[in-house]
Amino acid sequence: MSTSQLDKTYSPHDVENRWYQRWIDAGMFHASPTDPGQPYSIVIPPPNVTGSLHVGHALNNTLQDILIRWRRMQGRNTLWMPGMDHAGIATQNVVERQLQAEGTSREALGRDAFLKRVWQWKEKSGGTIISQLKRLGASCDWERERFTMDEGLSEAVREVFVRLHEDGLLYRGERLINWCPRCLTALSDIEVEHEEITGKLYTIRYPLADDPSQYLLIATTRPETLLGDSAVAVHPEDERYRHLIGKRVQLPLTTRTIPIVGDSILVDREFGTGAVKITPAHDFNDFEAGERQGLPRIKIMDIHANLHVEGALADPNVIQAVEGLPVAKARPRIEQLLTDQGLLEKSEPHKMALGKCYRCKTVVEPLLSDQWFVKIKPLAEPAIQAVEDGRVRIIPEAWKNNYLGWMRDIKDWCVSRQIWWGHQIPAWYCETCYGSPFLRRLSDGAPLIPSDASVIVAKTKPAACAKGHSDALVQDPDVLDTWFSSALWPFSTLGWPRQTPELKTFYPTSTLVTGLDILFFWVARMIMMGLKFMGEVPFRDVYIHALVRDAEGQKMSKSKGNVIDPLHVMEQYGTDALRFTMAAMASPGRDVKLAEERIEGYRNFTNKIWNAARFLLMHLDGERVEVPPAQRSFPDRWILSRLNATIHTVTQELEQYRFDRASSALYQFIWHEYCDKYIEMIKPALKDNASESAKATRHTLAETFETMMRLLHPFMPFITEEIWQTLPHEGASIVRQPYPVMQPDWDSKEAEQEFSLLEECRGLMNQERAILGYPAGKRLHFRVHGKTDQAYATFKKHKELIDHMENVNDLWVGSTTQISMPHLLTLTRGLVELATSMEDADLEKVKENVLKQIALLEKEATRTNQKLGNPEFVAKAPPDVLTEHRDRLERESRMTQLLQQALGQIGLYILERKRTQPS
RNA sequence: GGGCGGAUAGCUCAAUUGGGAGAGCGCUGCCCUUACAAGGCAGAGGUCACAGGUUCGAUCCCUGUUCCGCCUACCA
Repeated sequence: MSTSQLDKTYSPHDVENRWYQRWIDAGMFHASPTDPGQPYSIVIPPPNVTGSLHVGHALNNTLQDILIRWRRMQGRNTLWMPGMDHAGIATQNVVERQLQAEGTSREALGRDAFLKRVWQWKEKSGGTIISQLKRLGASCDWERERFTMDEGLSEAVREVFVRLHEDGLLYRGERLINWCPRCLTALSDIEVEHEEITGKLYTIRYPLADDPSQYLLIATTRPETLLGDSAVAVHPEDERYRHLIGKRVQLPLTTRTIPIVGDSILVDREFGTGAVKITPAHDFNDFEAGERQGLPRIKIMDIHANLHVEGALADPNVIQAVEGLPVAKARPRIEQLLTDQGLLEKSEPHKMALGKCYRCKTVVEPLLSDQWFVKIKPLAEPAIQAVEDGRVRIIPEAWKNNYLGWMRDIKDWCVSRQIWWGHQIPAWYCETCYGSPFLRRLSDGAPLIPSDASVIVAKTKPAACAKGHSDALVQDPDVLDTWFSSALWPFSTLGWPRQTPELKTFYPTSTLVTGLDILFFWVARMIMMGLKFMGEVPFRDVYIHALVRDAEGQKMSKSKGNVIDPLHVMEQYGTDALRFTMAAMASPGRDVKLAEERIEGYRNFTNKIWNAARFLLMHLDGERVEVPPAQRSFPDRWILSRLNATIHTVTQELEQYRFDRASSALYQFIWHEYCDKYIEMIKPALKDNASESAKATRHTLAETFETMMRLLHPFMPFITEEIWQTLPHEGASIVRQPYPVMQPDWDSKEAEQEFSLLEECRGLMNQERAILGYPAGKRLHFRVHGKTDQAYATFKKHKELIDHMENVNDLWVGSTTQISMPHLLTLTRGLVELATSMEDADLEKVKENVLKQIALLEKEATRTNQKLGNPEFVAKAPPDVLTEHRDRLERESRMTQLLQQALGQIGLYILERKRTQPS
């Protein structure tokens, strides 16, 4: 490719599409269990089939891709397994909304037709996120893409269900569960989000049945549930109420009386009045208390969370007032009725946590129903062990305790969902054994399976029940929680329950990259299931990255309008810029606050790289001669040494998942060392195209740039490939080139030391300019002295380089420290003393500046002196600190001395000028 | 209520184990110098949240306070 083909600015769009397609066509990302190399595998956190790429995905997948591309280049047998989950509730919601718009419903369609419809939707509109991940450059093995509802994965689900059941780790029973009255399904505990709100605490009078003039005061935040009360509890040792235990109260708004019971677990004597109502069918604590006390469960709500109170023996006027009403509407009416009857003692504001459905944010209700549960303790135990003993590492480690705490306190997992889209539970019930046909739900015809129907769990529909009845077997209408199948992801995607070569090679996977928000939902459950069914952890490392927030630290949400759309960003700034931003901001344990300006900054970085490549191509024409590293020019030796250090840093930081540090090392090196310094330094050598120095330099230039592209490739796959192809290289694509490793003979301590000396000199030059008020562009004539022979030699050797780099007019190099000539301002730093003429300066201003400097230095010197004068400091501080302080004092004194000298000269000079140039 | 994390330049964040705090972005000044104005050169800007303690020495360790996040919990 010739120079003219590289435009002045980098335009990512074509480059990205072109290369991604070529990588795919060449099968660059495909993994085979028979490939050589130590396996390295990652399973993608399966995005939701309804989802589209948001910044969280961009971060998550960028980090995975960096790891994968890096390991692939290192020669590992690398598999990144992609796919999606079927997102039961979310997907069903999407399709139901469509049906609603068409004036129909899933009930009208029936189950089979509805499922067909969902599959159609999935094929047509589902999984846009997959193409978006490709856009991001994700180097997944797309030939292996999986979906949780695939036949293979569904088989895994059935296998697991059956085996858990066989092992007594699955049971069906009537329990109080979290119910979403909008999605009309049970939710697991962790699918409920808690929100702090200020509600009201009502205090209600419950008159004693045998003496209505006396009453108990009961506090509640949900007065409407009193209709379902089956007792009132007090603490058995509470002096105030002990004598009442065994008596009854008249339940307000009903014709019922309910007992007063003693319950030391439920009742907190300190809270409220010390007496509490028990509503076993509508409150988790009360459910337990009801069990303990043998109380009836009185349901007063239906699946839509509408009140149905006939069964509660409510007063007719109460029934009339609230029957069929949702909670929110019923509550004020109950409040009014209680007030009317003089039973509402008071109501006051009260802070409380309200549970909401994590999918649709509807207030969840505790609902009594038959559900399937995974008995979790026996599964959690080994999963705790695995993290405790380090078979699974959680990174950053801070989250480990979070995980352990949750696992130790884990509750049984409700896995059944009352929806259609998902893995239908492989359980059958015999109506013949039951003695009568099961009732059918009116709305959709789903069988209502009685609690006591005997169950057959099997991978496929059994031919007959245990007693041989074959004609009336009814499958459980419920489906399994989506997370149930996600929990199997690391092995189901590799072919389990079949023992495939993939499973053998790539399980356990190497690393899982995920956000904190699904640590419990997903990570914990994968560990449990992996240990249970594979006998081995599903992954070695869990890297938990931060959540992405906006620049103000707010959670991004469509309603707030602060969403940064990664697709838009990629369009505007290029994918590489987005990826680099993600990597740079991935500091562990911290939320990522993303501002668009940052992305713009890294877009500029891509442009910088692009233009450096243009420079290269402009100067690469001509012979290239390889010289042993030790014999190369100073800039060459220096950049090789710095490149080596950068290779070391980047690799080491990646090993530790410090994407932020790795990217900042790359940024620093490429921009500030390679572009700002190295390229500038070699310009003179390249001037004469045919010179020996040009030939040698061209070799280093090409060699280092090519290496740099490989080093950067995992972070910025597109631009590095595009440029790499234009450089002298071997191989078809950078994707499978070896990742750079340190070259011992590239290290040059000596070149780096010389460079530091030159930097010190440059610093002094700037300081001179500042004190003398000379503009940065003014060409000055400097005199420099090295305080040691070596320093002197360095300056002597690099005189021309300094002239070139610092815009200096013929640097004069001396070997002594005697620069006390008139009209010169001399400064010092380290091994350098530097002087330049004050001739063109405004001397009064210079005097002012020098005085300022002296004041500053004296302040510092005093401090250093005090420290060194402290015998305890001298006695206790380590030797190197002491030396450092002594050096500092010497520097400060010498500089002060020089400035004072200058001050004297300035004084004389001012007088001199006044004499020669009378105003 | 409990647990965890954070508070450092205008903004976003670093600082590997206690020895005068760095970077990016932004800002200011000068420069279209043949790779790059999406750029170059230079520069300003910090009581390291507050109060104590340990130490020769604290941004770093300890205690407390304030503020901000997140997770978790059945106080009706």
